[in-house]
This record gives sequence, C-alpha cells and structure tokens, in this order.
Amino acid sequence: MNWQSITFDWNQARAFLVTAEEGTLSAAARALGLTQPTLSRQVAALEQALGVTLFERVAKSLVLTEAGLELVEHVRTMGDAASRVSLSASGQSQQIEGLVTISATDLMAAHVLPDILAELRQKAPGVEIRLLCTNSLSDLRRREADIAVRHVQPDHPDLYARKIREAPARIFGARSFVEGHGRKLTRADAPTLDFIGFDNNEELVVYLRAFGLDVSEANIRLSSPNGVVAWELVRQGFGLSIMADEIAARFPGIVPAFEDVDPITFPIWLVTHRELHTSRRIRTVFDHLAEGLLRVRPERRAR
Amino acid sequence: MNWQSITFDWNQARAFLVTAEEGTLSAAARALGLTQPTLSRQVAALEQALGVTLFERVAKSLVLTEAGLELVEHVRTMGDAASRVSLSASGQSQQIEGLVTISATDLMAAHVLPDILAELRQKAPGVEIRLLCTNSLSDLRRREADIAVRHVQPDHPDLYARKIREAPARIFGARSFVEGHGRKLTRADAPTLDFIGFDNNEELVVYLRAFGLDVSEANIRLSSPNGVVAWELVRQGFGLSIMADEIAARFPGIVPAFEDVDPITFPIWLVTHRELHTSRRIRTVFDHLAEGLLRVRPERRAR
DNA sequence: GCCAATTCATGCGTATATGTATATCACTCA
DNA sequence: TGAGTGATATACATATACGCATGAATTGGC
Repeated sequence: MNWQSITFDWNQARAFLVTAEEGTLSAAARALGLTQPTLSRQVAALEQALGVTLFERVAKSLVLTEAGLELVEHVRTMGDAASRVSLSASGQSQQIEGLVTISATDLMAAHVLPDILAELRQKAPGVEIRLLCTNSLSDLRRREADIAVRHVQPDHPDLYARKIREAPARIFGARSFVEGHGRKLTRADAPTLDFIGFDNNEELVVYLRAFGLDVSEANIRLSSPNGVVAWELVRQGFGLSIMADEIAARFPGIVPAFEDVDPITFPIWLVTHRELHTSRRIRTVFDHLAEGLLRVRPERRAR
Repeated sequence: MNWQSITFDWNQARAFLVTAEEGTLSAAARALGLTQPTLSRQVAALEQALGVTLFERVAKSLVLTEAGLELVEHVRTMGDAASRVSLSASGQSQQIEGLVTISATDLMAAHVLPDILAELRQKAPGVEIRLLCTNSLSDLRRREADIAVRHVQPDHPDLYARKIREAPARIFGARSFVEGHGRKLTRADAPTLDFIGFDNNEELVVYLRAFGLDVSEANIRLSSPNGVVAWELVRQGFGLSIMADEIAARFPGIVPAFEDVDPITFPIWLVTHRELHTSRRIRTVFDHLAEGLLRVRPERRAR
C-alpha cells in the first residue's frame, strides 16, 4: 500500500464532508461540536492541500464546485466507513461507563422509564442515560439512539428486537369529564364526545374504531404531537384519549371512559443494533429495561 | 445524517490503519512522515475514544485484538476512500505547481529523461519532478508514480496510455571488446562471447535469440539488476548487451557488436492514471514527455 | 552470552490549531 | 430604508499536539 497518498488531514476531510452535507460552515460546526472559524480554516486548508477549489464562496452560503461535487462522493464513503467504525467500536466496547441513548415515545419517557432508570442508576452508576423522544423508527439505524422502546415489530435485519409483552390500553378521561354527563358513558355516546389527538388523527380514528367506537376526525378538535401535552389536556378534561393502563393508573383523576368497551393490547418491543447488543454497556441497559418494562403493571385492576 | 457518531478523530483512525497494516508504530510513523511517539499517542487516544483495546502490547511489536481486527476492516474502507479522494483531487487540480513523480527504467531515467526534463524546467518552473526507478508496472496503480515510461502496452482500464513510437535497439559493446577479436564479429561468434545481464537472465536469453544469436544463460557471467551499472560494465569492455540505439549513441566508445544482425524495435509507452490525465500539472508533464520522447532520435545512423 | 539494533512509552519545550471576539457582507422583514 | 439575523473571514490568547530526547524491554546476531 502507498500511504503517501492518504497523508492529507482526514479531519479536514470530515470537515469538508459535513460542510458539504449541511450546506454551511456554521451548520457543520454545530453538527460537529466545533466552531465556525475552525471549520472555515479546515476546509480552506484541505483545498490548499489538495490543490482543488471545493466551494464557490458565493454570497451567503457555499456552493460545491464541480471538483468538490466529485470529491464529496469519496469523502462520503469515508464518512460511511467512519460510521461503521463507530458502530462496531460501540459494539465491541466492554466498558460499562459511558453514554447510552434511549429512544422512546414521550409518554414512555415521561411516565414509565424514569422509575426503571432510577434503579439502573443504582445498579450501574457509570452509565449515563440520554432520553430521546421521537416516534421515528429510523433513529436507530441512523444511530441517533442506541436502544429504542417501540410498539411495532421492527423488520430490518440490522436490528435486534425483543418483544417484552403485550400491554393493555383503553380509553380514559378525567373523572370530571367522564362523570359529568350524569350517567355512565357507553360506546353509543362516542359520536358526541371530544377526543384528544396526537400526531396523526387519521391513524387515531382507526384505533378508536378498533374499540368499536363510531367516531370520525370531526371528534378531534384538540390535539398535540407532544404526547405529554395531549395527556395533560385529557387530565384537564378537554376530551378522551387512548392510553396504556399502566400510565393512566398513575393519575388518580383519570378513569376509564366507557362501561362497555374492552381494552385492546399493544406490544412493547425493545430494539437495538445487532452490533450494539454485544456491547457490555448497551447490554446492561437493554437487559435492565427489559426486566423493568416486564415488571411494570397497572397498579389497579380496572372495572 | 447523524454526525455525532463520526466525531472521533479521523487522523487517529488513519494512524490506527497504517499501524495495523505496517505492524509496528515505528514503521507506521516512517510511512506517514510522523514520529513514533505521535503514532503511539494517536493510537492510544483512539483506543480511549472508542473504548476498545485495539492492540495487545505483547513483547516487541503490537498484535491486533479481535476487536481491532474487526475495526481495521472499516478503517481500511476509510483508507481506500481516502486514496480515491487523493487520486481524484490530483486529477481535478488545475494548478501547475507541485510534485510529479515519473517512473521509468533507470537507463531511461539516467540517459534519456534528463535532457527532456531540463527543457520542462524552463517551460514550467513550478513543477517539481521526482524520478522513480522501477521496472514494476503496478507503481501507477498503487499511486507511487503519476506518470510511467513503459515498454509494454498496459491493459488496465484505469490507465491512460499513449504509444510514443517504436525505438530501434541492437547489441552493443565497447569498441575495445568488439574490435579486439581482430575481425568483424558475426552472429556465428555469439556462443563464445560474454553478455552482460540485467534483471532476468532467462528473459534476456529469449531476447538475444530473437536477434538470431545462439546463446544460453552460460554466456551471461556478469550481471546487475541496475541497468546503469550493467551498462557501465559494457562500456568497460566486460561484455555485450542489448541497448536502445538512442542511448548507445550517447557513448562514443560504444559500437554495434555484429555485422550481420538487424536491429529489433521496442515500443515506448507513456502511461498515467485515467483520472490524473485531467490534471493540468500532470497533463503538462505528460505532453512534454511525449513530445520529448518522440523527438529523441539516434544521433548517428548506425551501419 | 552479550552486544547491537529495534521496539514502545514518557517527559519536556515548542509549534500548531482551536476558541473567543470582531469585522464585514448578504438577505429578510418591517 | 434601516434594523436584525445569520453567514464567512480574520486577530489574538490559549490549549492542544507534535517532535526530540530518553528509558525500559525484547529480539537477533556474532
């Protein structure tokens, strides 16, 4: 191998890659946790080292030259390989200290995970946990999270998934809302009731119909993509919402809405990279989450 | 894209790659033009950053751990991409200043190229030339040279080749040697004469037989893989050798050996990377070499 | 069996690169 | 038109990383 040809500064190549992808030096600096002057100098130094003008300094932002356009392809290959280096290294790492990022819905993050993670803090004090609230499945494969708590079965072969259990869910509302009608609510009342929406109202209607409720999107007059906010609206009596029993049980003012509606169940999956599952740190957190999520059960038996 | 996962130091990755490939930190340092302590620290820092032990410090040299063995695969991909970055950048570079490495046989380098390159120095003062003497064809693809002067047609699709011309060659010897027999030499004398060998005597015998000479390896009692040295032996009257007319013509004491042996011809090819041919600097040198090599002709018409 | 030659790791002075602060410019919105 | 936002490039102080020198340890050769 001829090493002479790779003696240019690889960190400058990284600076170039991120700048090209992000579009501006400032954005690249933010993404890399460096400062804009540093990126500016690194890109300029790479241009000088390679003898190629990579960016056309036009007006506000930078635009790739033809040469830069061709070079960024190869640098992107470097970046992809670097990503695999990082992934594989995380998987190989046998040290327990360090950061683990967990992706979960905001409701899980706010109401279910804290207790479980508090125990983990005792068991593994060196582990630092970051809770990422997102409903996207791709954050694992984009390596924005190490472990994800999901409610659908992932099918990508790179992912390792374990089904924890099925969890019951039903429709809940504030006691004031549910009992404010002077009589027990039944599914026949559904068309006239307000429901709180989350992210996707269409999808929510489908779920509600699965309960046997005759509702449409017209029944959703208040919604928030933030689940914790939406749940707060429920608590304050603005409407009804589907909720996992075990979460609803944590709120004394919350009661099941309908007399005659059976709970449905949804799965809880724990997912990680196949490669990351060999890491001692990831494994520790994964196993603790699995055990903790299995143990969480509604504290009261409804009905 | 998630840039968080590639924020480890890429230069440390490069240090790891070269160290893994070269086997020792010292060799890697020499290859990269850095010092051994620097490589030592970079590798150690990468191990800490990734949380993985890459090398087992056993006795004298380093041995890759299992984790390191897996990681080096990905880092090698980075290196390959880096190599393409460098190659493409050289090709894209439109600046004329800089280094161009020319690979040629030592005889070409010593006796034909200097005059041509002296002219180039006038035409393009900013170009720095490094003459690499090697008979291997692969130095272009391994990117050890930018331009090669070759005598066989390259067939690799990545290479751009231009045939300059056919050049005549015949068998020469020192005047003292050739005329010392008291009569003109003919091909019938060949079996009793000494020939100076180069690199591969078997191959040389094949060439000599192509001249119609009945010789074997027994006729080669003195040889040197260094063509300039071998030629010096010819000049000092130790034996005969095949030589390009245009080179032999530069030496007054050298005469064609045989009355009745016709010259053969061999091709002169100029070769470069297909990508490098778009570089202004490479192009300048390539075109100048092509013109210069076409112009060089024997100063005397033999026979 | 010992000396020479390499190897890797560490301390120290210096050179390099980074961050902070600032200047300049372009675009947006009032 | 004029203030505000967000972009890049430069000046300066500082923190980081590098090279040199050295030491410890092992291998290979005579």
